[in-house]
Order: sequence, then structure tokens, then C-alpha cells
Amino acid sequence: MTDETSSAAPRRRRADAERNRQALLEAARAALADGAAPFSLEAVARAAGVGIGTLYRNFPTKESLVAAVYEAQVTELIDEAGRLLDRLPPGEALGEWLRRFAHLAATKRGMLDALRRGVLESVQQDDVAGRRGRLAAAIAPILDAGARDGSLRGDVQAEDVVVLAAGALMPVEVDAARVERLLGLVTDALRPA
Amino acid sequence: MTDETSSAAPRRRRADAERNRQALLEAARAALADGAAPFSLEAVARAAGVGIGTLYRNFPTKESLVAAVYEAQVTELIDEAGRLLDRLPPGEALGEWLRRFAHLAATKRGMLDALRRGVLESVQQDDVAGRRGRLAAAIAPILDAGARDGSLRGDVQAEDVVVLAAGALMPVEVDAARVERLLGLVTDALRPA
DNA sequence: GCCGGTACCGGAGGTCCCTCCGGTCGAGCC
DNA sequence: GGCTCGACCGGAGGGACCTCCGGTACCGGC
Repeated sequence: MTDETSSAAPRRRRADAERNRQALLEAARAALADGAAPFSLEAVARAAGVGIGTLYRNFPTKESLVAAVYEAQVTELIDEAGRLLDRLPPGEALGEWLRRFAHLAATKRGMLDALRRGVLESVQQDDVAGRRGRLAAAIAPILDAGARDGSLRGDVQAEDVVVLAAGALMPVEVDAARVERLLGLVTDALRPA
Repeated sequence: MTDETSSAAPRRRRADAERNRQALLEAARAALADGAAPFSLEAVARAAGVGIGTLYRNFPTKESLVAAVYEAQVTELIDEAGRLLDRLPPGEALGEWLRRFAHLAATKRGMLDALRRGVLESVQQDDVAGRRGRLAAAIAPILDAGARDGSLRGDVQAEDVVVLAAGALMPVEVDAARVERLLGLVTDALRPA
């Protein structure tokens, strides 16, 4: 759809459009951080001094807006996977990564719903193959390493692990003990027979 | 809240109230079965010839309405657990029960969302200790039997199994192969070390 | 058969989501 | 600097969710 790749003229965005986009992101960030007050798109648009139509043009769904706000954190989580694998054996690296995944989901308001639609439902967007794909790609090296050294079974798709973990974490609100138990079950499922 | 148990006067419901309740259930059943057309509460109330307020008095949340419509199926699923245990070894009984659970969630429109809020989020209602509790109670005997004969580990709470299974199934739309793989992972997690 | 109290009814109204389209203004070209 | 045109703006509007409360009519007692 967009044209980053076509070599010709990238066709610069209009300055006001970019300004509005930033204002929306900032307003959304503030609204999500607020805590009280439900996260309302109309409120975000108002706070950004922009019409509701402009918001929807930039972020077609509520989830895409939330995802954009947390983009940096998600990227960080993805990069973390490689670093964990550098300094921990695969089995532990996976457990630790899942724990950070859980922490992110639990900490960031709205993240949970964004994940629900971005990771769990089928992904039809092609931005870097969707969030589910990005996360799966992040842990695939860990799974591979574990399969090689025998600490993890080798017959599991990375995508299934992401779906299972995300599904398991999804619902549990703030019950840290249960989160820990569920993650334990997930990693147990990945041990060789 | 209700009073079936208190021995005194059960205070009969008014006839029109009961009539309205049944009409709402019937309309909701039809709307859910329809398939096309989104499941709208206002449409249900209209179809039942009743004000929207009456709907909300009988079913405070959308999920409680859906749950009431599917009550029979859920009860059936719960009873099934005992029967499965009678004729299968615990490990297989659990796998089979999870499969039926998945089938119910996948088949019945709206069930999925009802489960999301009824099973996965914290349950504060006390009707039979909530849906999560009812389902956990259903599989607890299977887990116990498995722990006794060594085919399942004994250190897992029934509630956690329900949450994990429900979470894992929750999102996946109609990808039967993935559902099968995920259920396999769940049962793998329950095998003794 | 009638009457009073109250359990129950119904829909107006506030808020939100999301779409659609007439109007506007920024960017590049002369 | 001025002009053109299309990318971009903004908000009206329709549908849904849910609450709240003035009014209704059912039930039990007489």
C-alpha cells in the first residue's frame, strides 16, 4: 500500500499531517498513563485538538493507536530475546523472556487489549508480518538453541508458543502468583518428553 | 441474592416478569443462532417486545445473557467430565474433555466472549461460585485420578488448568489444526516430570 | 370485586465507536 | 508571489451500550 520500497519519489507527508499524528500520539500516551478515566478515542482527539476523523485516518483501530504508543516497548522486548540468549541457557532464557512479556502486558494499560487483537486474532496487516509474527520471530532463536542442546523440544512452532503464552496471560488481572504458575506450565509444556 | 435455599417464603416472582425473562431468552437464542447480523442487545429487547431496561434488569451484562442461553450446554459439558472418567484413563479423559470444551467454545457464537469475561476475568458473582469454579470442579476429579495412578502430575490446581486452556483457546478463530496443537501443549504440561 | 403497595416496566438520554463526505489549505510549479 | 489540485481536515450522524427514574399494573388482603 505505502511506497517506502518503490525507488522513485517517496512523496513527503504534509507537515500538518505529521504534526497531527504526533499530537495524537502524545495525547494517547497521556490518556493511557492517566489510569483513571476510561481510554476514549474521542477524548484523545479532543485533547490533541484534532477532529475524530483525523484520528481514525492515522489509526484505523483503537488497537493500532495503542500499539503505536507502545511501539518502543515492544521493540525493546523483541531485542531483549537475543540478549537473554547470549547470557542464559535456552530454557532459562525462554522463561525469563516470558516473564518480561507478562510484565509488559500487566503493566501497560491497554496493552492487553491491543495484544488480544494484534497477537491472538488472525493478523491480516502486513506491517512486518503483524505483531504475532514479530514476537514469534523474536523467540524462534531461543527455541532453536534449546532444540540443539536438548533442553527444549524441537517440534513446537514459535507462533504457537506466543499464542499459548499470550492466551494464558491475557485474562489474569493482577494475580502475580497465578501468572507465575501459568508461565511455569507453559515452559513445562516445552520440555522434551 | 436469590432465595431457593431459605426455607421461609420464596416470594414468588411476578408472572409478567417471568414471561419477559423467557421471551428475552428466546429472542437471544434466535439472535445468536442467526449468524448474520451482529448480536445487539437492543435488537434482542425489540424482538422480545420488551424495553431495554427490562433486558438489563434480567441480565446485567451481555455475557450473563449469553451464559444463560448456553446454560444447558455448559451443564452438559460439566456432567460429561464424570462420564469420560468412567470409561477412559485420566490422561485421555482430560484430553477428550478439553477437546469438547474447545468444540463448545468454537461452535457457539458469543460463547467465546462470555467465557472471556466469565471464566477468565476474576469472578465476583456467587452463582455456584462462578463459571470458572464450576468448570474447575468438573475436571478436578480427573486430575485427582491422574495424580493417583501417576499419569498426571498432582501439583496443579484445576483452576489453573481451566484458565490456561480457556486462554489458549480463546483467541484462535477457526484454525482447527492450531487448536489441536495448543491442546496438546496443555496436556503435555500436565504430564509428570 | 376492589384497593394499596411495590415489584417491575420502558424508553429517554449520555457516551462511545466508527464512517463518510463537503470543504480547506499546504506543497510544488510557474 | 500566485495558482492549482489533491491530500488532508473536521464533525455530523447512525448505531450500540448502559443508567436512571417516573409511571404502571400485578399480587395479596379485605
